[in-house]
Amino acid sequence: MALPRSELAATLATVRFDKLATLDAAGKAALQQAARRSRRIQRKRELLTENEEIPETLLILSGWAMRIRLLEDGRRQVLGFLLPGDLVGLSYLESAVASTTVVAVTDMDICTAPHPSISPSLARGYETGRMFEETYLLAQITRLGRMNAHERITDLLLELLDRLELAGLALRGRLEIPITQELIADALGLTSVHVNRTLQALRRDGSLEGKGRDFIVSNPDALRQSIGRRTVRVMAA
Amino acid sequence: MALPRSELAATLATVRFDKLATLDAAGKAALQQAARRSRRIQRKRELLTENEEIPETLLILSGWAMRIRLLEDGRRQVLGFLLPGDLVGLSYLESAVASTTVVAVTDMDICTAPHPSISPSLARGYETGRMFEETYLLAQITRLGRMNAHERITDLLLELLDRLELAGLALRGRLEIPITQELIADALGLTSVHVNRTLQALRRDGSLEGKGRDFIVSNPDALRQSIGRRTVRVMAA
DNA sequence: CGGGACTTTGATATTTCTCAAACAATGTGG
DNA sequence: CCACATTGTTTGAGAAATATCAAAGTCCCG
Repeated sequence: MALPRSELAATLATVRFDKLATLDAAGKAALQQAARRSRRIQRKRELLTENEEIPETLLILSGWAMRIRLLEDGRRQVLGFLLPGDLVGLSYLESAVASTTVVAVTDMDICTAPHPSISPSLARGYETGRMFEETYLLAQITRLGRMNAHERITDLLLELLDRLELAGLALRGRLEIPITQELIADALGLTSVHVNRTLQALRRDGSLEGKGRDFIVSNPDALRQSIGRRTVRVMAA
Repeated sequence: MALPRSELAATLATVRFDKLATLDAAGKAALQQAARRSRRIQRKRELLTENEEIPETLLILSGWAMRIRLLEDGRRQVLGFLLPGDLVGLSYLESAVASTTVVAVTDMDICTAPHPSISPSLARGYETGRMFEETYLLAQITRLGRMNAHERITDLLLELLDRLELAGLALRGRLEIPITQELIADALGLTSVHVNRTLQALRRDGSLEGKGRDFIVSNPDALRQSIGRRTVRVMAA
């Protein structure tokens, strides 16, 4: 007897925030409450548009989104991915403007994020979430700046694995990644052709299993080791 | 008759924050006050160490710093540069841990940043500063991911020009950049050899003048145009 | 004046891109 | 349930961008 989808999604988001800041009862209640008013978003819809007002902070209950930036000639950079439990458009300034466009990669469920003033633990969770976001941006810079194609792909997969596990969405190295090789290319500053060949090589040498968009990292620790990726600590303290 | 150096530095930092959030009297006073207790930092010293506690938020009064990350095999990524008026180690969590190491690129003057609770305008200025920081990280990702060497260098120079102008430190396209070509390379994911050759090409075709670490961008707007760089708005509203 | 830190140059190697086409999977309307 | 269209993946061959290595040149400091 399955839970209704929105309940399930709410639980997942709560799980993640609880890890970020150990929620008190008020915080948990607020999240559950917010999730009850969830909306469905179609794939490819924009959640936020660069340079336009941010109407409200959103919480992702299910599905993936990405932050993107377009160059004038059409080149596209995927700045980062947003997963269930992530916040979209968090700002503490009234009348803030979106620094990037955010697009739904898959169909999604989202809701308005409860206001941080509701509970100090929630506020701490948001603040921790922000720090994670910064961490992901810094990791992305390092990938793009100083890693080769092989390392970039491996490192990104490991980050996604870590993040999905944190949200309770990946088990034992198995992750379903709902994005095309072209998107991976746009995230990693490569061509989709090169991503394709590199993925093949990774599968050939046993670093990866699975096919299509189904990835199995059978030995995450070994893989981390092989590219010298540090383990990311979940909690600050 | 020159101002004492610390007064001058304090004024510059104040100018920048005033642009970010129109400081009230209390905010200005707090900044001037803080700057009076400035410390001198030697080039190459660490202001912050990755994974270690952040003891306090610092305000840069003069000199440049950089955020760096090292890979296990010694490759180095410069994540971004920190200029006068920038904050180092701002966090709203008690007991936060530094997400990156920050190293002084030149000798610097720094002081403890006044606490945001002193003035709402100061708090807004910090928050705006944070958004700028995010903007710079996103720009860095785009440079590394989807621009070629020529564009990366041009775009970085233009960003630094904008930022120095915002702090009142660059005039009419002339900027003195106290960093080696090797650092530029580590920031832009290139080899210093390639940076050298690309800079030569930029000077040859007239995009840049000046020599050594002295850069003159005689026509910033044309250069911006040529690589399709958007003008960065200073204020949100 | 000597030494260290940067910059510049040349020759060659490697990675990644480009273009073009074939192939596979997936979804949609009839 | 088919047929077609669309979207994504795979392959091959050749080209371009950037890295590597090694040495020479320049500049600045003490």
